[in-house]
Amino acid sequence: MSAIAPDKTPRTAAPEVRRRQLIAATIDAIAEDGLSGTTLAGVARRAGLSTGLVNFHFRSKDILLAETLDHLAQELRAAWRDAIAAPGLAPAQKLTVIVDAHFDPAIIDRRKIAVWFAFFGETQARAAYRRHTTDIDMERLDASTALCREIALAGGYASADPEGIGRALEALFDGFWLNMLVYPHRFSHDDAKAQIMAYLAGNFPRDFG
Amino acid sequence: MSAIAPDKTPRTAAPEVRRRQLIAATIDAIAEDGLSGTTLAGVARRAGLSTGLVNFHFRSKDILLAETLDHLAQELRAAWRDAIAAPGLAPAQKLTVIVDAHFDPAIIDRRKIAVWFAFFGETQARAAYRRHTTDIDMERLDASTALCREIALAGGYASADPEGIGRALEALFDGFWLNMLVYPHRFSHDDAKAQIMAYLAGNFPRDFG
Amino acid sequence: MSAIAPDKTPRTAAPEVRRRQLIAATIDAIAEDGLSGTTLAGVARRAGLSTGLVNFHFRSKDILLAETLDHLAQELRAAWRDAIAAPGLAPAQKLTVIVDAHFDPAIIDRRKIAVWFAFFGETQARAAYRRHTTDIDMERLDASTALCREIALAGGYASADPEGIGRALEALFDGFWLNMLVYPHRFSHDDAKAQIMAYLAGNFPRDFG
Amino acid sequence: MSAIAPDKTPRTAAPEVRRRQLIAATIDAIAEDGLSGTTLAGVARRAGLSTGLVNFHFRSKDILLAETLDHLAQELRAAWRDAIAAPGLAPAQKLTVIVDAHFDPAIIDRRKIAVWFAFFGETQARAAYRRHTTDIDMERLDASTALCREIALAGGYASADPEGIGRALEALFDGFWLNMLVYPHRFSHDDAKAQIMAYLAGNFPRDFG
DNA sequence: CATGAATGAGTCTTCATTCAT
DNA sequence: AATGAATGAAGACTCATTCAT
Repeated sequence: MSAIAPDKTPRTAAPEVRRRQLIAATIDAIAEDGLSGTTLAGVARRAGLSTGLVNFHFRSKDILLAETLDHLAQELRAAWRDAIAAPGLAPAQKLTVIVDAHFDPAIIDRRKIAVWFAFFGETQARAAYRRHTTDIDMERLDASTALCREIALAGGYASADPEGIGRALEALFDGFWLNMLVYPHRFSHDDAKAQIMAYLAGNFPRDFG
Repeated sequence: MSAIAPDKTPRTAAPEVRRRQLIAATIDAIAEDGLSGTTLAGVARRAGLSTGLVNFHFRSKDILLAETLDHLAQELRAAWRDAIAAPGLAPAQKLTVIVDAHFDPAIIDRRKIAVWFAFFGETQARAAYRRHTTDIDMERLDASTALCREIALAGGYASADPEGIGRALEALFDGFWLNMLVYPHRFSHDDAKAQIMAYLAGNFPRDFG
Repeated sequence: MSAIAPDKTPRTAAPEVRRRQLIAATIDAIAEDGLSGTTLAGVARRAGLSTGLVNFHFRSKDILLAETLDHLAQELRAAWRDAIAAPGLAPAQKLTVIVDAHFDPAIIDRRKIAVWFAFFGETQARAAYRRHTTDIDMERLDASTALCREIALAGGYASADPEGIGRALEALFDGFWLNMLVYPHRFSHDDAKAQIMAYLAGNFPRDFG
Repeated sequence: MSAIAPDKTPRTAAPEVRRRQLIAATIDAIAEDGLSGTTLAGVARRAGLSTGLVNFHFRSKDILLAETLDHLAQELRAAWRDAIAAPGLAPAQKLTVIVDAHFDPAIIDRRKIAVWFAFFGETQARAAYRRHTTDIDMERLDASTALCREIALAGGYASADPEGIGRALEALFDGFWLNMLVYPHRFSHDDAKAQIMAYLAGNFPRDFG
């Protein structure tokens, strides 16, 4: 549990501060107790606040959860989009920084992966959760696929299948995340990155040494 | 001897029949309502039985859920183990039938994938769930890795990394499952299989034509 | 408070029995605590049952309240309709038994009047309550008016205003109820009846001696 | 909803101004949301003020409600007492202006009637509410009765029952109010007045032409 | 074996009231 | 005087579990 220091904070704070604090506490709660084990009381306790305050800042538990998911989605999206926006990157380098972003311990740790899969697990039942991730997932799939297409064209990989490679990358991202979550002793950030880069090297040997 | 005419569905049934019936209903319930939305009343309704009966055949909800997960795990395990047990299969062929088993619509459909991920989502919080999958996952990881090692040795792929390939296969299995679940229009059983086979062909070109 | 004996009742009872029991307890609760002071816990306590059972037999508090109001409305409606259905009654006699029914202590006591006015007080805010009374009130208004018209015609009261008299009767019913509720020492069942009969005698002297 | 303009009012105001403003907002709130649906937040919103301010000017919600009821009671009392205080009125004329006051749209509208009945509905449960109305109701009942007595004596109506007529008048006031509230399309201010005057004419034909 | 009414603990939510600013 | 964030108690509702029939 990563504590959210309630110490020096004044009794009352700006709503935006409280909202961030409560979302952070929600991530902790889901990671530790699971989605079905997460209660507003647990969130409030972790944030060092009263239960009533959660409903004051988020109108309902559902909204709190949706905004928590949204927060994670936006954070991840910003990470890889910022990375590929750096000037002077070749397509293969852009693909590389996308991979890096998804396995950078500073951006994504087991706690957050746990939250992602908590939501994935309920995704079918609660359409509301899908809204927050579909666009972002599709954006990344399309971006990866486009980069593969560029690389294939520029590098003369006549038989390459950029669409298939794009989909396989998505699967590798999610699949390594899951295995890092469930079997952390066998699956590490670095190994995941290495295997994905090896996969890309297999497809585009002249671009991924 | 009682001469009471039996309905076609007898009011009482063998315990084992009821257990299977209730596990099937539980899978439906989880797939439709999510794990947190699954209630014993919902399971009973889907099974066409009374609520009290669930607790009669399974001592608690937790036990019902654990046995449901166990059922899925055993079913999947049996599928690929039976497949590779066929006589006269070369290592590459064994790896191929493992892949086939994981993307055979008769064995694994979206409903079951939904259940798998429902449990994955709670995996951190409920150690009980892990017990039922860890052994089975590790068994498959070890089997795949061993097969890769065999292929690498026999085929003279000096630079191959069987352990890494084994882990990547796990990730591809889980990752394609998740994407087939969430984005069924973009990810299909057949494409998943094709991409994984392409990945293997990239690593072992002389064994996976 | 009229106790609902929980004594000899078996642990489990037919739903219809429990529903009646809970509606009776609800009437007591509203009469004693007011509508806003009525809680499911209070109803359950008065019925000698657990709180969960209320939601088991009535899906929500709103439904319980609506069915309670409906019960009172149907009871009152049945009382006066049964009374005027007796064979061989002249119109003036029918009007008389309608008045009697509304001030018969066996049918309407202060406890029930309290419940009526509890609902009237919320009538504007909760349209749901109106549905349960409008038809019944209008039916009575129309019946009274029709009887006045008959009497006026048959008795040759040329200047009588049956519609106005009908509305005044409605007002007298409700107004005496309210005053019997709030000022029981000044307003009694019998006096209310007497004043209403005097009002009718003033309008139709030859029919109401 | 009758808006309480928060526009040009300065940020701070005399306590008495705020109190009147909050009572007006309370009347709106009760009329629209019912007594149980009335919250301090709703009152504050309607007054265009902050929630904390309500508790600042009225020490508790109960006090606010009691003072709101008191305000209505005093207003109505003042209306009819001022009316009969006009010089040179005969008893029958005084009774007439009392009736007029109770059905003058400028004094009593559906919004206020809704509030009256909201309180009546809770009257049994909350003795506090009774205090504010009992004296006023009894004062009016006694005044009406005394006037009837005067008329009966002066007019030689030997068989008249002033006490009964007084009680019937109370019932007609309250009963017509209720029906005007619930069935505004069938019951109007003017008709109510007309029927009550007809009732008085029936009892005192020589005084109420 | 089977039923379904009954229980009661747990949770979300609302809201009067407080209080630092 | 005024604000609005914060608190915490209270209540509706859900649901796993029990149990008499």
